[in-house]
Amino acid sequence: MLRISKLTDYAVVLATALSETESPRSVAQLALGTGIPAPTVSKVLKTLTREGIVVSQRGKFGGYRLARPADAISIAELIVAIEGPISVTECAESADGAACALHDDCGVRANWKKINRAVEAALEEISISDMSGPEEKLVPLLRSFRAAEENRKVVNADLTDALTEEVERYG
Amino acid sequence: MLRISKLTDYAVVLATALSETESPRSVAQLALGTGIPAPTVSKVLKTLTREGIVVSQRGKFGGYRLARPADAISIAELIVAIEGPISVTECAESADGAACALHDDCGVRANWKKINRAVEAALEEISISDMSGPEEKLVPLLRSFRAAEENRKVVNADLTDALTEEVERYG
DNA sequence: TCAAAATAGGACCATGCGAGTCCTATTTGG
DNA sequence: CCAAATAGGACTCGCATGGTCCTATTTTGA
Ligand code: SF4
Ligand code: SF4
Repeated sequence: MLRISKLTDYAVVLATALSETESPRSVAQLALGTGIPAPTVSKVLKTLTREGIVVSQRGKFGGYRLARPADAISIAELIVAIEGPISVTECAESADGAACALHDDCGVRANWKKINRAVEAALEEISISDMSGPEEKLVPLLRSFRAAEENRKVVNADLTDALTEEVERYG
Repeated sequence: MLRISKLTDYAVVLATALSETESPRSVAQLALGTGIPAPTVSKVLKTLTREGIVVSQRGKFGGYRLARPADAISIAELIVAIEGPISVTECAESADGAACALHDDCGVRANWKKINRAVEAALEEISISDMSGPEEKLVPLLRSFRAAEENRKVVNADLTDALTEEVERYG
């Protein structure tokens, strides 16, 4: 789990589709191209229009196109547009303690906040243009991933020691 | 959004609480200490027991304690235990295309998979012991975060050069 | 001027899932 | 045998998500 909503997923698919051409495309065209049902396409794009991520053109030969270059639209932005602010935990969303009953006396809150910001930052690095092309475009993400992989080896080494020690202690 | 479930959040709080002592603590004690309602504490810990993350002791003076050192229990593990496999998109969960109707003809699927693995890897780096203490403990995460921050500047300055260089080096 | 093609804005429902409670059985120690 | 604890589920309640559909508005061109 830890999932984005389906509509958000659709938003990414649609934005990626829109990044392929400059000219506006209608809901019908996009529905045909992506396989997403037309009413749903409409719903998503209306929201993205309100959020200033795509621009709409009414009337004949109208449709939707990206408001900015595909490099300047991040995954994080799309998530925020559809689902609201990125917040892995409840307390990460609202600054005040209204969301969670444990807020005032929670020892892990500060660290969750850091995690939240890290996830947010990572998703801000990924643009629509990164999604459209081959996977090699995901450079920033891959770099972080690799760093994490290397670090895991260190942790695993420590883990092995810890386990043997644990086995000795508890049988 | 992009939120973990509340029960998962509780799992982290409880695991962190358990990491403070070696001796088993009862549901009542933990409920008192954390502020989480006792029935909910019980539910979460029963799940964590099934998943082998904590061990239980029945009868008088029984309770729960961590099955492993706090360094060897990751946030990712807790999420998986409560919510199931980490999957930012539907298609990331099940390998086959059963989950999503667009699966077979989806251009962004491969890239989402990479993102999913990166998030997964990052959360595997963070242990319960990282959560309990001061924020300085979140070293791996901060490392990724810093890398992403630095990379953003590079991307903004000259995306093309960074890409070609990166592809040559790792590709 | 009118009709067609498109989006804008909601209203609407249905269903699944998360959160939380509670009951009964089982284990364990005194 | 009793008391204290967990094990395992069943159960309900509420609400967010997904999805559809209807009507108004804008735009273009015949
Ligand atoms: S305050 Fe603590 S328990 Fe509440 S949402 Fe934040 S991290 Fe979770
Ligand atoms: S296949 Fe494409 S549309 Fe379906 S869940 Fe995966 S990324 Fe989203």
